[in-house]
Amino acid sequence: MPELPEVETMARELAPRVVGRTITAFHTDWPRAIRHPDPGDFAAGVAGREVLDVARRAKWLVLSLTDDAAMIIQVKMTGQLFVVSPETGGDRHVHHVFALSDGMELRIRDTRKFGRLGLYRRNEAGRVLGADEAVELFAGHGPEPLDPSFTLAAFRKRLRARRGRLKPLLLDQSFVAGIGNIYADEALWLARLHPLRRADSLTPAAERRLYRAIRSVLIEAIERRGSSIDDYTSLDGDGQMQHHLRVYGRIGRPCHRCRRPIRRIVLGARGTHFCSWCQRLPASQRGLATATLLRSPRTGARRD
DNA sequence: ACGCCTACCTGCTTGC
DNA sequence: TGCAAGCAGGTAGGCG
Repeated sequence: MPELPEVETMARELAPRVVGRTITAFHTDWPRAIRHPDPGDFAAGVAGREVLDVARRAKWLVLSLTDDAAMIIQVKMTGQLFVVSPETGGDRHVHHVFALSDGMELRIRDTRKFGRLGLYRRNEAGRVLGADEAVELFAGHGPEPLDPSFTLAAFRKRLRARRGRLKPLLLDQSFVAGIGNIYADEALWLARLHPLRRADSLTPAAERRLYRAIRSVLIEAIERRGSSIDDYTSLDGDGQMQHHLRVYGRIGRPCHRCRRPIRRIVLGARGTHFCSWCQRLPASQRGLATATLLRSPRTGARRD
């Protein structure tokens, strides 16, 4: 499940393999993944361009190419990157292949085909312009939680402007960019805050705990090269953060603080893991929690 | 602003 | 055993 730490790891490990190389050809067997422009223009647009830089914005990879071009790779749920020689065996889940001038191939493997590719332009400031070039591609994203400009004061201001619950809020990319289901749960546990807690109900001390928790869990996960759960792996192999998670995937196992079992609820169609002892809801908000959790599960056929 | 829904996908797990 | 529903979740878009 690539989130900020996983995509950051991919960017760091991809860079030394592709920067300075020119893309000589592109082939895909899943053109629906190409969001902009159309697949033929994408292939023609990347061919002949050199990779100048690899960066990350939110959970997106940004490859700066010559001629002010910017290629975007969204790995989403199951995207994996490999840089290998053309003789290396692949499988049916490799959908996109870039041939590189050093004879290697950048391959994108994506079991569930949720990943997206796009080719855009960069302006003078290095910002990526959207499809119509009137708005930046990342205009709708919130701040980068590890950027120096993301201060406690700035976080407080954003938090107090919201009335929703903490878990869905942390997953909202326009609130803070890059947090996904795993690190939202981990940050809330670290901050000792219930996932259903209202964002504007935090004490100043709790706001500071959450701010620090978000940053520390993301930093730790980057140091461990991400959580290799299900499909995620990076170019240098699996990350190690999955062995250090405090709540995610630990249903029924003891809380690292109080030894009581970790619980799982479903919130906004997302599995939510927490310690109901360490992460208590104020009495005034418990009615809200009950109403939410008792709401009937969704029905309706998922297949047609 | 907010919550909720659906769609996109495939492979693994679960239940009958 | 075999089949199929259920589930996993990042993101976009729609609705009320």
